[in-house]
Amino acid sequence: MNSPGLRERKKARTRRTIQEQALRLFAEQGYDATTIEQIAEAAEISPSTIFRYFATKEDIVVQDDYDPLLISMLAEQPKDKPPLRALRDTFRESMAMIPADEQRELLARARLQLTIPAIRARVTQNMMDTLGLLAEAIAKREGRDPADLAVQTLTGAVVGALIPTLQRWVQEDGARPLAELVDEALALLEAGLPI
Amino acid sequence: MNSPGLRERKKARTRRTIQEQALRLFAEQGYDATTIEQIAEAAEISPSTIFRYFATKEDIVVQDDYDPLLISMLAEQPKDKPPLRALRDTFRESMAMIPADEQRELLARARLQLTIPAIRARVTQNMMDTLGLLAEAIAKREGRDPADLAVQTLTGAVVGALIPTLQRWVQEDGARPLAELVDEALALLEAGLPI
DNA sequence: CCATGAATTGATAGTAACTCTCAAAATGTA
DNA sequence: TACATTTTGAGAGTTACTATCAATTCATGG
Repeated sequence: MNSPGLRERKKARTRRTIQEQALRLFAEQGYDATTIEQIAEAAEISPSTIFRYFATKEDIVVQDDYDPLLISMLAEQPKDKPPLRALRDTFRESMAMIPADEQRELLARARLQLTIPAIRARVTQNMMDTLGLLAEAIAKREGRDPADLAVQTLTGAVVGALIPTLQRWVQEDGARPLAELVDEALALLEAGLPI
Repeated sequence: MNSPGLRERKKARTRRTIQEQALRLFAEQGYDATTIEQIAEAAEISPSTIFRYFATKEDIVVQDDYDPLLISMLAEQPKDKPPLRALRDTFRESMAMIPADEQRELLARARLQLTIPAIRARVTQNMMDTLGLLAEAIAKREGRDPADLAVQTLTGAVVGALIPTLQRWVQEDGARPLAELVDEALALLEAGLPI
């Protein structure tokens, strides 16, 4: 009764197919040169259907949803860790937990997100969502208000520090594991941003 | 010879008019409900011309260019200030320097940037540009490479910490001066994000 | 196994942002 | 005033995205 019926499975597969074909075409021909119609053709569905799965062309690339993983792992961190340390460990462990093939796809998507203006633009939304969720989680953990200045500044600084990290990861083409880069950056933040 | 000729002045005025009329219409009818054609009509120019001044409809709102001010003021900070302190002072002083009426317009634009998804999306570009410029300036100041991890993490954290600040400013509808909010957030960052 | 209802899809038409191109107009200069 | 250059407008075309409705596919009770 709880196992997904044919309908659910088919939907998940369709969604996956759209993303796969889209990413393939983007890599082959470039983002702008690839039309929704082409993606639809490659995925063997109608253009209308694509927009039922993804609100915009950009969303096909942006759709993250590592947030749930992040939040759940943050919840499991020992309560006596200082919050910045808890965040650092959460990010490192989460990134390390992603399987290799998924990491490759993540890298391809990250590259598009940093390269193609139209997609780069969409990232803000994601970042703000993540930021809000982290603030909420930290606030709960520390018994504070999510609107608390200290909480928001902390999470803002963490998310901000990770922007150059992502750039670096893409720039060196995934040479070093994302978990390592993330840990380095947040270690610096934890050390009070020494220069 | 160096003072702007008629051509330059006219261009600047046209650009200004487009922004003014657009912001007015956005406030009156909403962003999506306002078409480029309407803006063109209000500004008494052709739709084609609008796209010569702004690449996208969103850009009409996003166009910041407080960056030059920021960079020049950062350059004037005493060399013996620690970089984080220099950044904090730069941001506070820059924001405080903006005249009141311009601040009101800035607030209106910030509201659109946080409210309208299409515009919010565009903000990433701006943020990354600013981030790059700040990293460059700090690197030069400290005699380091702009690609240096410590430099990038520092500037990333600063920019990140300012995201919730901007949200707060809009939320309280400009009740407190932006300079004050910015200073509070960066003071926390300077203090090592205590919680 | 079939009939009925609900969810999903496809086809179509339409809107609006954005691009390209070329001729007309405005401006700077000799 | 004559000429070169820049700026603008007009028009046609592409594409992302929306809305609507009929056709199809799936779930379920008898």
